[in-house]
Amino acid sequence: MNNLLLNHIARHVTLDLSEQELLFNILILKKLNKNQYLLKEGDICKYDYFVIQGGVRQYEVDKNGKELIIHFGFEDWWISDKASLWNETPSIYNIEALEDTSVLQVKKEHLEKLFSLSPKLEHYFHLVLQQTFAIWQNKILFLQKPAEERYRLFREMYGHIEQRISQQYVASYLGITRETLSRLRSQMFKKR
Amino acid sequence: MNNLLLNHIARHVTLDLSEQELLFNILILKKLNKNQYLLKEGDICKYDYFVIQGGVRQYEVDKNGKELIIHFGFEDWWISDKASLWNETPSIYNIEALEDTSVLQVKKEHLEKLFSLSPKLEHYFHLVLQQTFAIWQNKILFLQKPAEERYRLFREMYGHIEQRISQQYVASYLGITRETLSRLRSQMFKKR
DNA sequence: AACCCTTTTTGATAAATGTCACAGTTTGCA
DNA sequence: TGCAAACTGTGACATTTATCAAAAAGGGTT
Repeated sequence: MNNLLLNHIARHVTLDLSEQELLFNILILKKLNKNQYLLKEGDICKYDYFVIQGGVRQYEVDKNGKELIIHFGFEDWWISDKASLWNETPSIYNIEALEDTSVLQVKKEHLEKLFSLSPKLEHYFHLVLQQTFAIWQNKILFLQKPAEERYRLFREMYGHIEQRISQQYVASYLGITRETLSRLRSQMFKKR
Repeated sequence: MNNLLLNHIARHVTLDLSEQELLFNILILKKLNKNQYLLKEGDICKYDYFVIQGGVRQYEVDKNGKELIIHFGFEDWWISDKASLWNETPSIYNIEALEDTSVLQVKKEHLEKLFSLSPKLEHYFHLVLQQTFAIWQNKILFLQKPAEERYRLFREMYGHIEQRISQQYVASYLGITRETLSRLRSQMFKKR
């Protein structure tokens, strides 16, 4: 069950047994039902989460009450509100399970202690953040492109999980309305 | 001249003298004239840069030849294409000086060696990346808002340097045309 | 001051996307 | 199996923003 995380780590650094132990001592398995929350707007994010099964969406509710999804987290992803986690400020995000989901959770303070005990593990988290950063950087470019291209790019990146996400959530992630996505799709699939 | 960097570091970690020396041995001061490039599209980004004077813009050229600015870097900022730097892939970005600019440059390999020698310095870079990440995360939300609100938010964040950036670049950063920004401004300043 | 070059503003029009209302479709569950 | 609730599709229309063209305003240099 934790093999997913061990493999993920092994792709970046080689831990010795004592380090593995250090890490696994602070991990807690958490199970969520569909529509349960990992984080609610206004709370301070206290944990980093690694998704081992299922999926979540991370979204903001804007002042008109509209939900803007900024990120999905599926198997093999670390997810949290980094800004809230590291600065201990109230989060503007909600993180909600899209399906029944299992995550490994690790508390911020434990993570900090971990980093001071094992530079290699800090290195791992640093590498993961670099990767995550690159993905988010892409999303910025992506949002400046026309709707159809965004949807194409989305399918390139997330095609393998598209059917696990309802269309309205895909639309929200793309930054368009569900109507626009619906029209886009019927056009695209008519063409060929 | 390097005090800016020392202060920046001191806000995050406390280095001992040997670590300071390690770091300063691998820093190179680089001066750029206005319109010179730190990075060109297609090249692999080999350095991380810390701006000590002046400012740069980081932009993509899309397939229609339009420039999309995704980030500015002014004094006290680390800038580079992280994706290209860490994955050694060709960059899609250009980084160009907006004015005469001085940066401290550090080579990727030196940085990696540095991290293995000094966990504290890796910790510093990790913290900086966390901060940078939070800012970019904000930009994603920001791009989903209407043009006027984007401009307001921009002024909140970058008000102190707005007059150092030409309006067309501000518009490009906001993801709108210069005409739209111009109209936006005349409206906003008429109102009050 | 006169010139050139770049940037900004303005107007007319077009294109993309949003909004609202409602119909059709799917899904889960009693 | 059938019903209610949630999701998706479609049409008419509104709004936002882009595009193109040209005029006005700035800035730097001689």
